[in-house]
Amino acid sequence: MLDLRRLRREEAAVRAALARRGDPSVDGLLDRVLRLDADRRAVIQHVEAWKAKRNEVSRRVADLKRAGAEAEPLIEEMREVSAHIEEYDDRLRTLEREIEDALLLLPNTPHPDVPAGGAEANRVVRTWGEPVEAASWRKPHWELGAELGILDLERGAKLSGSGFPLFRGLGARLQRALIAFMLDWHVREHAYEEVYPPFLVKQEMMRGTGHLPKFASDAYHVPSDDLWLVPTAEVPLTNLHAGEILPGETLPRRYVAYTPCFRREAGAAGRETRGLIRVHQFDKVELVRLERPEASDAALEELTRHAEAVCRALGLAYRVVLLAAGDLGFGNAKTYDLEVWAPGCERWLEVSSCSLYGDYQARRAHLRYRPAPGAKPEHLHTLNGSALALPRTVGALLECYQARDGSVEVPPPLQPYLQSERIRGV
RNA sequence: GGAGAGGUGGCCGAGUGGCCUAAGGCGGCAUCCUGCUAAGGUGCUGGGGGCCAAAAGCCCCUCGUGGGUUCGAAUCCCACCCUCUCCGCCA
Repeated sequence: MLDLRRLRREEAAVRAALARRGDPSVDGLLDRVLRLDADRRAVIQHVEAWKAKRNEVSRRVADLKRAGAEAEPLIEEMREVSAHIEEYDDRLRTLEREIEDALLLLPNTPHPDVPAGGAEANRVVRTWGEPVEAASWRKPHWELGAELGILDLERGAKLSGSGFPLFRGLGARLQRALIAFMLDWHVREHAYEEVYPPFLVKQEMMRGTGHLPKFASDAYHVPSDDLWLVPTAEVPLTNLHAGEILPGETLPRRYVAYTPCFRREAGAAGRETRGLIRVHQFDKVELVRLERPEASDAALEELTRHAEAVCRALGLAYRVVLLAAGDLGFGNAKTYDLEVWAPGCERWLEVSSCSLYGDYQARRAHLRYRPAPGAKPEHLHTLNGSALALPRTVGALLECYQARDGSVEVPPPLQPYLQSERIRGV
């Protein structure tokens, strides 16, 4: 959520920053917010003047009653005062709700580092590893997985519809192995605290991270209890300290969690979504950091390196892409995508998205810290990144490590978890 | 799911319509006393918002949340949330 006060004082700068996203609806929303805010402040002046009067007269009534004196004329006067308060309070409530509603629909301002333009302006900032050469004998992971008997998309679809993959045998075990490996890695190598959060969360939490209200149709909702299935562990992790004021000396906070992720992906079915590339349910290990504002730029670089480290450990060639303003997610100030090369389907697959939110989520979720003992609380900065999302990682692993005989070699770090060095057909 | 008890400031805890502008205590900060320490004295104490360029200052809101009654609500009424105890159900 944008800072209303900053918007008021630096309107031109905010407008210019948001314009880089190329979303034409933004200016109208800004106009509306500013107009409502002016109204709101005028109404506050009125209602508070009346409330001050009510407080003062109430005190006099109390004094008179205590002294056993007649207070009826004052009480009569107060009826009118109360009527004014009620009227202005109603208007204030309405205005505040309208401002909040509009503010929640405004995206974050892009970081100055972010290139102008749309997806075509995304910039590859570095690469690692030699992409495995495509060859005619290499199969895409959906064929390979089916032949090895470890991926059964048909039966997944029978149970739940398309986009609900089902893994069997070593395929199932591979999910568990990757989750355990990644969690252990980040805890041991990068000092993140492991968290196992709830998988259903309140609407308020979805709003805090920016998934609601605008993207309600992307998420699964359980109406009987008004809970939402997490689309990413970012939601519970970022909201872990919602409403709290953290002592500055306890920052940064680094959290890592595995959760399944549930996404409706409405309207996404099609060519680009075969196999494990875009599914409704998948597993992911997610990193979340709460940082002091002055440390957050560096934290994004570090967080991205932490996600990259997993690709390296698994021996997957990847590239790091800095997203342009027009391709940025709604709440993101700056994002690096990690894409691994999949030689079977001959594509770069996005396995991680590492983002800096600045104070955008912190304002929505009321995440604050105290810079020094006794100092005023301030909003902190939030970051998150996948490290990694499993399905595309699995796709790339299968495609990269497949042999001509149709078996798949297991990368060394996963062997102890998988209790196997090779996956063979049955 | 049923019955009961409860939710007050950083913490404990008093408070059944107006001297609550929330007692008292603990903790914390400042300061004084003090050879040092301990003990003690005095003062201060959270969050949000408005006026203001800002500060100072003044004002408003905040006793689980949201409504309501009333001239006036921590206090009365309604709904909801959470915690605890017992019962039921259950992996």
